[in-house]
Amino acid sequence: MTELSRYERDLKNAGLRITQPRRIILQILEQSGDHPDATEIFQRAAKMDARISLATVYRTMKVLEETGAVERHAFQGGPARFEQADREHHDHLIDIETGAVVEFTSPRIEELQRTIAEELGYEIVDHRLELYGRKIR
Amino acid sequence: MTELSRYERDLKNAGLRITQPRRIILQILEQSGDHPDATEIFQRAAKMDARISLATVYRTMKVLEETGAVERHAFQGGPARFEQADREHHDHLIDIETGAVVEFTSPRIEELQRTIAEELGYEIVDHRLELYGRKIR
DNA sequence: ATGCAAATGCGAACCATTCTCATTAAGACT
DNA sequence: AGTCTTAATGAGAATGGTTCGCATTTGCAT
Repeated sequence: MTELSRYERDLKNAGLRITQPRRIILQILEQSGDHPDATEIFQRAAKMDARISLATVYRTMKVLEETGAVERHAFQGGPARFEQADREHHDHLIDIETGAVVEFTSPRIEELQRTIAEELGYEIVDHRLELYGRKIR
Repeated sequence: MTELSRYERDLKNAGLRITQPRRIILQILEQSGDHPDATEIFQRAAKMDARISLATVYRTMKVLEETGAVERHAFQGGPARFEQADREHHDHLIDIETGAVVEFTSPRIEELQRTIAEELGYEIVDHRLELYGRKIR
């Protein structure tokens, strides 16, 4: 009777169980417009079900990363931050003063990356492009 | 009588002492063609002077980063890795199978980054471009 | 309804890094 | 060369993020 979200379907297809913690964490990710870290997800989850543990948040993030539902970003210094992965690819500009994350895309840069890797004899499996900047006022 | 290396001069100019541990670590960095992490530097240093501690390696790396002598890279997952900073700017392609680091530069990409940041109202303070790839055989 | 493997919660363990603090040693000034 | 001041060091404890181990719970196929 419950209609499954896209993510729940992915879990099912991967032969994984749709558990209460996963359901809640998934729901949080869907609602989050930001890039929360594990602790933040844990806190938000606790509001919906106090018995979820931080370890489960970490485990779930790993699982969701594997099913392709979320992307993990390890920005300078701090803890890993997560976001849904269903949207199209983009890179990040991190405001070094506020920590705010601005997303952007550049097909030209993507293109150049591929060319460069190829020249070096590599195929790109993943990449990270992060700009750390200060707002010009 | 002892001629100072470029780095030793930088330390002196910053009002810092040229200590035995620093001298040794600096020497190791000069000889290293790779991108060692703190533990690796510590091990190499131990061969020259067994009483150097890991804490000192970390402290020294921080100091050298501040004087601009080294660059710190936090590649996916693992510990921070270091390299001398006197050479011209370059980005990294990390071989996901071996961990090997290939360096490259792309003025076109640098250029595009600046343009993008500007369009978003930011000036770039720092940036990271890392390609993770697999060798094409 | 039942059984079993997968997932969870909890705390312990882990790893990279930083900190504390008593001790050592640069190097400035005799 | 000797002394003094204070930065730097060594050793280990502490910290922060993340993972693990294991007993218990819970999805879900039967």
